[in-house]
Amino acid sequence: MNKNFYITTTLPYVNADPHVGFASEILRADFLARYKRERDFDVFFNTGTDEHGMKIHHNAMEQGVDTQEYVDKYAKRFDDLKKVLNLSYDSFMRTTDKDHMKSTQTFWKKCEDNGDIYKKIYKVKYCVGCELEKTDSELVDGCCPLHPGKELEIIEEENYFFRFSNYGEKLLKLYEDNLDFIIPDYRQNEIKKFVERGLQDFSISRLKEKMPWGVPVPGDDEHVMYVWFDALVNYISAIGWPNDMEKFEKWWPVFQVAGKDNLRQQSAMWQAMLMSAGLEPSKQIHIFGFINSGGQKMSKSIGNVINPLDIVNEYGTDALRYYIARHINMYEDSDMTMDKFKEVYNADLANGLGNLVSRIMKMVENYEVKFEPEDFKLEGCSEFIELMNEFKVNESIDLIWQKIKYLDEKIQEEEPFKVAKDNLEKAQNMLKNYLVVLWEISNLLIIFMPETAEKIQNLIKENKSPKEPLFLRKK
RNA sequence: CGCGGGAUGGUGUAAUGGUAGCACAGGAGGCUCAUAACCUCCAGGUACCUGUUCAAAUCAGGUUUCCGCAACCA
Repeated sequence: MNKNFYITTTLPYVNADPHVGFASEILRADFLARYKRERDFDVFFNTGTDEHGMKIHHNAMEQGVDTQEYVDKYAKRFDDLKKVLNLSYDSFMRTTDKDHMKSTQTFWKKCEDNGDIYKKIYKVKYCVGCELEKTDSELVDGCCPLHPGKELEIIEEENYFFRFSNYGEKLLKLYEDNLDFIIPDYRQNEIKKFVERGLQDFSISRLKEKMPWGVPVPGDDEHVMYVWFDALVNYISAIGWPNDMEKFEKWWPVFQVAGKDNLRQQSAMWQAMLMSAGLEPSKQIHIFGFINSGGQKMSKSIGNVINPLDIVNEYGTDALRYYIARHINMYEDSDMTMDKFKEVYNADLANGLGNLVSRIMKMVENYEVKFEPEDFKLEGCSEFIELMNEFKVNESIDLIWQKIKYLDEKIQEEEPFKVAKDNLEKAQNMLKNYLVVLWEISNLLIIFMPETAEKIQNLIKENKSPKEPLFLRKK
C-alpha cells in the first residue's frame, strides 16, 4: 500500500486579509494531514499564495507601493496563519517564487508542444470611466455598475488560448472512470453537465504592456501568463516538477481541497491542463461549501465579515479549530455568527470538554488516583478510522463528543464522589476507568485540537487537576 | 418551461419505504466531583397538494419557495 500522501489547498489570492472561508479550507486540510501522519503516512501538505494578476497589480499601484512589496506584505499575513491556526503544512508556495515561475514556463511549453496553445484575437470590454477591463459577470444591464449608461469600449488584442475544447471527451471519461473523483457527488454531476454543454478555449495570457505582473510567456516578450494558468501549476511545482522528478513521482497525484467557487478551475481546467502536459490527473478533489454570516454572504459593506484572527484572539486557536471541525458543514453552506460561536464555545468546550476534565482530574487529585496511560493505538478506534478515511470531519469529531457525554453520564450514575466517602479504593477504580476513556478522547483530539489534547495528556500523566479551566466560560 | 441542487422542531443536523433520532437554546426536577457546571424528565418538526403502497421525510406528478451555474470572476 502506498504510504505517501500529498494534499494541497487552493492558493488564496493576496488582495485581502485571510478570510474565515479560507481558514476553514486550510484547517480541514490540516485535520486530514495530521490524521494521515497519525496513521503513519508520509505526508506532504502544500499551501501558499497566488500573487500575480491585474487586481494585485492595480491594488499595489493604487496604494502607491511596489507590487513585489505589496505581495510580500500579504503573503506574510497568510503565512502567519501557520501559527495563528496551528497548521502543519510542509510547503508554502508563492507563485512569485522563481522556481515556480520556471516550472510554469516548462509546463506552458509542454502544452504548446502538444498543440494546445495558440494565438487568437480576444475581445475585451473596457470601461473608460474606471479605466479597467470588465468581465461579463461584473456588468449590470450590459454596463459597468459604477458608470451606468456609459457604453463599454470593445478592445481587441491578441492573446494566447488554451485548447480546452480538445478535452471535453477526455474529461467526461475521467469523471466516468472515477465516480468519486469529485466529492460530494453532486459537484461531480455539476461539472459533468458543464463539460457536456461544450467547452470553449480560454485565454491564458495578457499583454505585458498593459499588465506586466505575471510569468513571462516563453518565447514571447509581449505577453505574460494569465494568472490562472500560473497559479494552478503550483500543485506540481511545489513537489519539484520538472527538476526533481523523483520527488514528483513520490508525491503525485495530489489530493485537493477547494471552495465551491473553484469547482470549474480545479476539476475541469486544471485537469485538462494536466492531460495536455502528459501528467496524471489529481487523485480526488473535495469541494467545500461557503460560510455565510447572519444569513448573508460576508461583505465589508454589510459589516458581517468574520475575521479568524479576532476569534483566535478572543477564544484561542483550538476553539476556532473545534468550531470549524464540528459546526461548519464541509460541503453545504453554513452560517456563522459570533453569537453562535459563543453559544457553542460555552456549551461544548467550557461546559463539555473543559468541565469534564476539571471534574475528573479534581477527583483524581483528591483521591490520589495513580494512573499510567498505555500507549494509544488509533487502530483500536475503527469507527473513527472509517469516518476519517472518508474525510468525514464533522462526524469524526462528533464521535469524540459522544464519548464526553458518556463520561458525564457515567459519573452521575456511579457517583464516585459519594462512593469515595466509605470505599476509597472502589472510587479510585472508577476514576481509573474514566481516565482510560479520557485518555482515548485526548488522543483522538490531537488532530483537531493539538494544544488542548497535549494539555489534557499532561494532566493525566501527572494525575493533576488543571490550575485554571481549559476553556473559561464566557458571559 | 436554459441547466442543476435543496426545503425535517426556535437553530443546526440524522434517518435509501417500516417506532422521525441527536445536539444547542427553552421549561421542570435532581446531584454536589466539576467552570451557576453535570444528570433526568418535559415541550416542540417532515413547506404545500395529489398519487403509488399494507406502509412515504424517503418514490412519482404538481404548487410555493430558496440557492448555485450560464465561461475567462484569481
